[in-house]
Amino acid sequence: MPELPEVEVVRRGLAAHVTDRRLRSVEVLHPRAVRRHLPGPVDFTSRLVDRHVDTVSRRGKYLWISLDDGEALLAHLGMSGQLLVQPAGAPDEKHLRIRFTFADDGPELRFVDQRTFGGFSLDDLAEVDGTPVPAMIAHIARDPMDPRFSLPATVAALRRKRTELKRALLDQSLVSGIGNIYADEALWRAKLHWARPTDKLSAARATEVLTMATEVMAEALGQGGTSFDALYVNVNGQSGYFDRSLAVYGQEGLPCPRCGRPVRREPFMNRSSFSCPRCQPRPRATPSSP
DNA sequence: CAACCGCCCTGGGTGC
DNA sequence: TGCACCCAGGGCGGTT
Repeated sequence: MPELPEVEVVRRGLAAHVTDRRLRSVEVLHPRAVRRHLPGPVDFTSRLVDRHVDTVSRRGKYLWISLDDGEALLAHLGMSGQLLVQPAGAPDEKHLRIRFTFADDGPELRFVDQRTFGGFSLDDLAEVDGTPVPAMIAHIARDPMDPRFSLPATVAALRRKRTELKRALLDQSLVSGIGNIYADEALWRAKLHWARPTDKLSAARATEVLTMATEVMAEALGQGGTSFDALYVNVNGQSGYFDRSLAVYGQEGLPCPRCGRPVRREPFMNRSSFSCPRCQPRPRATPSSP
């Protein structure tokens, strides 16, 4: 599941392979891949012909290609989305959803997505808090790797919320880029249970867990990202190595690397949370009780 | 307005 | 062997 480090790996690959090239044609092979582009697939493809790629940017799990005229090609990889740079004429991937070709006849850009949660849209860039971002994602908060990310402001905003800690970490309008994997790893490093109420968390604890999230994502980025189920790959189709470093995520029953107790798995928001029963004891009080 | 729930979607894996 | 079912899950629309 691509989270911030994996999307950043893809962003870097795109920056290296598509910057300063000119699109020739775009082929949408599955309409769901452009469902967020409300004017529809025909509008999407026609407006991209002959457009020049200026820069490739990212905020949280979103990435976008800035085009001429203040527009951007916005992408979200969802659960299983891949962006691959492939030689023109290479066999189509089974789940190829969009093909981008370039005027220089060089390698194509391909969006491959088995589960079709990801997708593209074309959007105007808008100035948000001094930074140009696609208007559709104006509500997405800065991520911890953004030079203008404010840790104290995020700590304060987190403590103003009345919810469970992990829900807050996954709230992309509070801090972006953190998904289920890195939330669980950050909580384990900070020795906090996912159900801890945010409004009762000390500023020091909140700072700690956000710092751990930043740290674990930086480490994952240094190893090329995490490949949990081989669906995530960089633009050359290669997997990262960080999955070998996961302490708790997907490690149910295996010993906690810190204390040796078996990692537990608990239902959380129709999915799973992994944690250490000794290092991360469940909070005694419910989140909203006085 | 903040918080939260359910849904979208596919196919690999599993159990009968 | 085949089939039914489960599971992964980020984001968003709708509801409380």
